[in-house]
Amino acid sequence: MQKQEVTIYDVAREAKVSMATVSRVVNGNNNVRKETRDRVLAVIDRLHYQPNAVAQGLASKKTTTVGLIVPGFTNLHFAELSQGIDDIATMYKYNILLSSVENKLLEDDQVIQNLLNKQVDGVIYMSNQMSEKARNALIRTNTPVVLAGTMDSNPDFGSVAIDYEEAERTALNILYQDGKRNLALVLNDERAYVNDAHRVKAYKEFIAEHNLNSHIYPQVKSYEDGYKVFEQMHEDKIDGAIATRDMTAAGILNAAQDAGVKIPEELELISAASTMVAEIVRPKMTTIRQPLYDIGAVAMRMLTKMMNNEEVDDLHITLPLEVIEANTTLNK
Amino acid sequence: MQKQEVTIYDVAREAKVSMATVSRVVNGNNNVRKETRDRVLAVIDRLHYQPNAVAQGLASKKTTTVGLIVPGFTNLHFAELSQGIDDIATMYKYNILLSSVENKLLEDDQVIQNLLNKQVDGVIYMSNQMSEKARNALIRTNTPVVLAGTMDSNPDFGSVAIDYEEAERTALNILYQDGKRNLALVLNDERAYVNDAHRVKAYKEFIAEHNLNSHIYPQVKSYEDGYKVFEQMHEDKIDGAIATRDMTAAGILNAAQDAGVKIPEELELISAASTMVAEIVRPKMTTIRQPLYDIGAVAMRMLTKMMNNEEVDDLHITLPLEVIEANTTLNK
DNA sequence: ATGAAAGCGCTAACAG
DNA sequence: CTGTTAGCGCTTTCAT
Repeated sequence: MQKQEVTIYDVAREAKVSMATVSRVVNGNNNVRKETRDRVLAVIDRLHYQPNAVAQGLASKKTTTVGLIVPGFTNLHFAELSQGIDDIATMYKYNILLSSVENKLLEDDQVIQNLLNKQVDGVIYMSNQMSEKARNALIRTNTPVVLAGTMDSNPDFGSVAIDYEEAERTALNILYQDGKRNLALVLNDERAYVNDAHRVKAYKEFIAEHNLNSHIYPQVKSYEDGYKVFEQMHEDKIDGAIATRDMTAAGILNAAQDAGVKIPEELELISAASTMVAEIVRPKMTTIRQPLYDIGAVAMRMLTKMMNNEEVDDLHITLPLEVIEANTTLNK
Repeated sequence: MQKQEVTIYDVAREAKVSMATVSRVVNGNNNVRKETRDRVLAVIDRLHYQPNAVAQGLASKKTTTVGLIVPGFTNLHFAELSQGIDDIATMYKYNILLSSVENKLLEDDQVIQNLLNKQVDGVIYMSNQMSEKARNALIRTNTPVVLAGTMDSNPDFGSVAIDYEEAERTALNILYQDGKRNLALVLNDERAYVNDAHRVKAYKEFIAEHNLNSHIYPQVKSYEDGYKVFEQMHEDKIDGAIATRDMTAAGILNAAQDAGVKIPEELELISAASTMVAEIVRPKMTTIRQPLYDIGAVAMRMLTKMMNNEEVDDLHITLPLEVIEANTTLNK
């Protein structure tokens, strides 16, 4: 950090007013005569004065900064979400302080405490399950929080997501109606990702209801994992599968084709989180699409309201999902 | 931002020392008797004291925050770079203030000015060409800057990248040695991306040297653009192409296959920026790989040195590139 | 409409 | 080794 060339004090002196007046001008306070305002503005312009946001933050107890907690960057899923968040944040002049919590030595409560120390005005959390400790720190400091991409009914936090149980049922129904009876659910990490837990719940209900055998493949996290898990799925005679991530679905798809399995005749595949990857693979992947950009944008918008102490009509928003039937299902 | 429950002052009173002493133990200053330190630490623990980073920033003129400027989030290319940056930043206890400059109403100088107002200790810039105005603001405030993924010899800024001209020549040589003579260069945006300009330079030199015809396809920015541009390439009888982005390369690849063109026999394809996408498509894409994670990590490491006023041996680092020959080239 | 003055919570000489 | 004393640059009552 460099020494600041020109401060509010310099402007005040040059414009022959008090620093309080300069502050008013800078903050758009109306209690300034137009004449005075213009004079101050001219000096600000001439001196290239720029307010020091850190000093503003200390004095006003507002930093116009929000903390964004993501599980990692390499996941396109979260890239789209971030885009929605960033666009709205920019619109409302908030900055984003970014933290990731994957493969890290840091626990989520350390990450959150750090954000809190930096005095963020609010937090968007789009990672996996939050620890009690982290949750308490957030509540104790009374910091507004919105969970993005997570179903949650906690009254302390806002949330924006789709209905993951409905997403699962929708996908299962497609497979079932195409005559598939050996249905698999390929998961990332059930314990870490709450959404996966919802999916499991809907899956188990469906399986029970239709008297089918349960085939859950956990801990399938990457393209390679997906590629590898296919072998087991093949042994298990799976004829319809739902994967919670595009990358793993792509891995299964390619492995199946390399093994000479006909898609979708012998194996139908549905990806539950859709990114560009679903469109690039051949055949194109059928997906239950979550509106990722919208989830991010709506979450950020909700957060701005909370930070501004505005009324939030609905703390828990469920966005509609979209079914995109492509060529890894029969499309009957 | 909530009112701070407990301040350094409270700790001082409870521990019966001055706030200066508390400050010392918080900052790990050795000039504190072990006994005193332990007593203060105990109080800090009991009161759950957490230092206010904003106040620290104002007083010390250091925010332990760096600005990261990216061109957008949906590009996997930059996601990997960010990962490298974030890992090192976390290691050195810096936070990342994120700004994107794509499709935005904001110019880069506004984005940078905003970051400067927030008193960031340094900036990592991994976007397209920087405006004069932005550059001057950075230099005037004496803020350390590292350009990530951009070849640059500006003595004011550090830079970490691969040699994009060499990358281009390497790719061209592969195609040429496979007997291809109608070589295309598919670009994102030559004017915006400096790297593309380097590629064009190397391409034109190669074309001239070998007496070939030049085929440059500019403004191909997305998967769809790539898919569409293939038609023109087909008319132009292109038999070897280099695309600067995986997504566009994937578009061309799929379009070609949909049109019944044999890959790689009738058309060889090389992607110049490699992400997971290159591995997912079939056939697998031959790529000239940039070590994205490393570029980010090395850039951030360099920045920490600059912020710490340490000697930086080499302000402009060129990382080695890697050729991954897969199945969109003949592999002779 | 404007100014004076008191902080915001912390760091950093300087003294001792 | 520890305390005292100024600020850092700005916002915000409270007067006027």
